[in-house]
Amino acid sequence: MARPLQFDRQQALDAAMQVFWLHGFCSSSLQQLLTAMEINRGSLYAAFGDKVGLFKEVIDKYQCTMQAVVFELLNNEDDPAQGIRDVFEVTLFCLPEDAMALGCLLVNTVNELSPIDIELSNLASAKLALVEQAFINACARAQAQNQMSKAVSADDAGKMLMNTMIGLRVQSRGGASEAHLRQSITPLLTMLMPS
Amino acid sequence: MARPLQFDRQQALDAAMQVFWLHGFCSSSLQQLLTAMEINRGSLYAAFGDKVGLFKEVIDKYQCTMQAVVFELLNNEDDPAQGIRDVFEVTLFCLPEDAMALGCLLVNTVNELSPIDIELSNLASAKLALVEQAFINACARAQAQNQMSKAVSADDAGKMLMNTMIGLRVQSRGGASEAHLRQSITPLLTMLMPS
DNA sequence: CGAGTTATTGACCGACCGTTCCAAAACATA
DNA sequence: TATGTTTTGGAACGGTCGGTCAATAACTCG
Repeated sequence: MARPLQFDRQQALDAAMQVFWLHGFCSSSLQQLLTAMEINRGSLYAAFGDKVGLFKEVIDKYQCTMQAVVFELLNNEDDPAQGIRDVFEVTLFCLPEDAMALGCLLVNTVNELSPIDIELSNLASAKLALVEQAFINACARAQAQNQMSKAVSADDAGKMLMNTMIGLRVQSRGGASEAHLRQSITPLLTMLMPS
Repeated sequence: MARPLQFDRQQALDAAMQVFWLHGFCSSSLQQLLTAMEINRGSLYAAFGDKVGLFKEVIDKYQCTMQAVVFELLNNEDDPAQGIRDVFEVTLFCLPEDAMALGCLLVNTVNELSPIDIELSNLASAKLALVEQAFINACARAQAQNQMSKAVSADDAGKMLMNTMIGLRVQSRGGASEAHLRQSITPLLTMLMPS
């Protein structure tokens, strides 16, 4: 009944994600976003409301694509310990890819916006909390299967792994090499889950 | 021989540090900086060159004040293991203070500028590398005194602690509670250095 | 084909960005 | 007190920011 959208919404969101991922929210200008998305101002405001609206949708999309992989690995029922190792291994393995060297969009967002925009920051924090819970659940299963030392509670172990993962992503954004990052995490994994 | 400076340089740098710490480099506007420093544009450009020059001096000042505490604790010769524990303990203890809830200025800087300003990012990275080395040295001493398991090399242990500390600071900026953070790190410390 | 609806386009808005510049002010020295 | 030097204060610069708006284009349906 009217003129149809002339661009692919998901494709545009992907392009916007790259810009936000690289520069952060504040430092991503409308002009950069429009160029990357290959649309123009009016279309963006008609489709996403404003810059914040676009960002929120990007965050959601990030969860559905990037985070989904993590959840799948951490939900490994047969070998939960291996699931945990895999999450770190995949992160290291994918480092040479451009996207991975940009760190985690959610971590970056929390770090950038926590003191200035509570709403956006909380949006990202909430999604990160889900990952932490997935770590904790995986630890509980690993302990139940005697794959993980019970000297530490599953709750503590999961939080520790989450903290380690955050450090890993921040350091990777900072340009750390794969070898360097591997040193930062393997000892912890072997201590916790002697293979 | 001429008109003397009408403001205290160190005091002005402290004020600028608070602004950069809170908002990051890009999102700190000249106006915010000038207001906080209680000087005006001309004075800032005469004294510091430009925004980047001011930031560099702030980073140096940060190292001389904030990081100095960390180095001192990590250089504990008599009880290196306690020195390591103290660094984490102090970080947690100081969390209620406003400044500590802003994370680490160097970590924030690397995370913000790594993909867009190599020079400033490297400036911060270099200073963080010194902390990592201090961790490694402390681990070597702790192992020599049989305070730390030798199952992991001092190099690996130090890098792991550094990674954990980075995660800790990022999560603290994100608003995590002291209790939450404590859970994220104590198991690692006790596994590494059974007290 | 004509009417109705929505998307696209690009000019335009006021506000703010970092930076420059210069006259006025405040000091040390003669 | 007069001179030289440096800081201070604030107006002004071009550029970019996020956001708005009205005219035009492209489609569906009657």
